[in-house]
Amino acid sequence: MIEATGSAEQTRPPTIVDVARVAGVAIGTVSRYLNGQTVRSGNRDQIEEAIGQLGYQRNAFAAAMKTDLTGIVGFMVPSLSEFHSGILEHLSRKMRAVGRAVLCYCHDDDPRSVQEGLDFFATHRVDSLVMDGEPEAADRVRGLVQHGTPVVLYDNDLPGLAVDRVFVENRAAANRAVGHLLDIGHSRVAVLAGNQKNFTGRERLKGYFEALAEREVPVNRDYVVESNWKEVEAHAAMRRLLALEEPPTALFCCNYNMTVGALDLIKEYKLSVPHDLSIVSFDDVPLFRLYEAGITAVTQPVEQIAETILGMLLNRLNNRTSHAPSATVTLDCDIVLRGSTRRWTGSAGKTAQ
Amino acid sequence: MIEATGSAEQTRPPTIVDVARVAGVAIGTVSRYLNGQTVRSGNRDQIEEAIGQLGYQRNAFAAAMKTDLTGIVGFMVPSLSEFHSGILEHLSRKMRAVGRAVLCYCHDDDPRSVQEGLDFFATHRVDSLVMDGEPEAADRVRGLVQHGTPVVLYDNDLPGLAVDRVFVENRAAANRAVGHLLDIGHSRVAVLAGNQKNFTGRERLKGYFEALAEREVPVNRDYVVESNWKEVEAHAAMRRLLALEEPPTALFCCNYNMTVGALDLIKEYKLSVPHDLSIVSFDDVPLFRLYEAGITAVTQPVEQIAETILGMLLNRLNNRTSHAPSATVTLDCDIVLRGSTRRWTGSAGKTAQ
DNA sequence: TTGTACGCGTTATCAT
DNA sequence: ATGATAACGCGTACAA
Repeated sequence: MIEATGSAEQTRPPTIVDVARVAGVAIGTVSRYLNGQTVRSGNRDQIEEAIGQLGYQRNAFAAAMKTDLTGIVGFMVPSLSEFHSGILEHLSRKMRAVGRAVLCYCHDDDPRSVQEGLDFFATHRVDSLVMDGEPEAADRVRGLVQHGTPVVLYDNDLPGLAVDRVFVENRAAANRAVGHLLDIGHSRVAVLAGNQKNFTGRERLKGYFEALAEREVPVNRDYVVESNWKEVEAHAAMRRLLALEEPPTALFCCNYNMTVGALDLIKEYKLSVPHDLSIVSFDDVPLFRLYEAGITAVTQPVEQIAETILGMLLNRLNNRTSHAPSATVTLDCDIVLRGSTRRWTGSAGKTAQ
Repeated sequence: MIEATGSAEQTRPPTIVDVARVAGVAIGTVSRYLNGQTVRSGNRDQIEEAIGQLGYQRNAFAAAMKTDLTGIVGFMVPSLSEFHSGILEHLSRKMRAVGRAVLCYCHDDDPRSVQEGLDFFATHRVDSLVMDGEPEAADRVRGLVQHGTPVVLYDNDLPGLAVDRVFVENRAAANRAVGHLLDIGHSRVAVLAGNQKNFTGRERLKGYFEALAEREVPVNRDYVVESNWKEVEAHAAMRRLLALEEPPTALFCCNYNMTVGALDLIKEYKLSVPHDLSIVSFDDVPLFRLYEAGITAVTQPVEQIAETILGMLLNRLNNRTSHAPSATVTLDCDIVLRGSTRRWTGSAGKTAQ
């Protein structure tokens, strides 16, 4: 597996000084040319000739030392889940169009990694930051904000910071999802809730309680289980739910992973959706359309979230002086009705063994 | 939605000079302290005190100007598909552990974006590059290599470059997948092939032909359709396949998206998997385990790919002088047998209407 | 071990 | 519009 490299000795990249020398003009003139200012046409040609000949590429760091503008957007999330990777893809795409790129950091819910990530962003002078709100991040984010770095929080909140925010109507969407189950006759509706330390985890669960309260359906605490967003924990939780004396007839899963965990156990128990159990998922994926009769799901407006984030960032970046108050945008979610929910008539099918 | 900012005027971050002044020592001493060299213990305390008091954070760019080491890894892929986002997540995680971060660029198969992305990497002096091989990238990547930037290609090849590579045994895995279908009695096996401009697209299709040839099954050109990796094109292609006079009894889909497209039409036509059609997917996702009787799938060793990439990069980064010849690692894929494939006995069920 | 001074590649500020 | 030159923040010789 050997290849002849044949390459010339690796050479230090040419600098603006080299360009100026070859073009026979002053450094400042080259700099002005590079930054799109007017240059005498004769000089322009000389400079372009020199750049092409040398293969010159500007050193963005050296420029950043003066301008404090790196064109790099920090992006920090716990993991690249379906949802976050969708956001990242859209964000990356849109940033590309405005000459920026996204520096991606996954902290895996490890507090030390959160700190290290933000330190990395700070030392590398990202000129803006997009992140999923994380309590441990508060201090360091505050530091960035004070140095004038625009920050946008999305998905989870991180209260007490003067930054922009983009959320979805978690509570309203959850309310509608659970409300749908109640409205088609279910009274025994369980919820696989996300981690309650998270804003979204709490909001979605609030939506569940709201829907019950609005219809005066009593809360059964056995039906409320926190599964920490994870597939395996949801799987275990489902087993406990189905072992109840009165197992639920409907289920609301607060994210994609937990839906998968639930479906896994449902398959293991050979239960039928929606005959034995109706199910609604928060978060949608293409395969939910195809899974048996389809999984009813709440869809988050991923692209719109990314677009909103971009708008907020560019707004701050282009008006660095205007200390406009921070804004919060909250977007609606759709709920797509598919075959995983059916009217409950009381004529139960089989339940857990 | 107004918040009192109450923050002090945004201030330029403190520099090493400030630290030196407050600590009452020379700049050089602070620099040496920062880089872990020995400093008189008294001075060390003063410096640490000053750093804490000022909230000093090193400017990595200024340092990079001297060292040419930014700690940023360029990462370029066409899109953040299931596969690529998995790679990115693992890579990001592993890079975190060695104090680096990943700058993510999606080019959307747009040649100009490929160029711009590589230019961005070059101007920002990423000190290594990981990318899905892309023909349009050849020249610019060559430029990076000549300046001594370690590059690792994965997924698709980009021939003629002296760089490291990590691939999977696309051909062998496809061969086994199709071979399995043939071995359980199918002779009418169709393939939804990826774009043939791509290395993986060609290799996986070669595996298909190989499996046929090894068993002396004649090729039916009608059964070979290129669907450009996309769900919608796969959906349309499936419609044509099922309209054939002799529709296939088994199907090999060369990636996840095309499998979804195929399943979509299968659902639309109310066909049964595997009764009417056996199906194997290249690429696996959790829901494939749960879809009806399960989808038989080829799984790529995502974490192992990321680990190999990391190893290659660190190896180059830590031995910048040793001009070791470039290496290619090719990893095996597993094939997970699930319920979407069944022995073909000739007793056909219904086919397309 | 410490302090000084220079250089890294670029932008910005002057005169011109 | 251009050219010369002073920063920018840090690393690193070199002299002390």
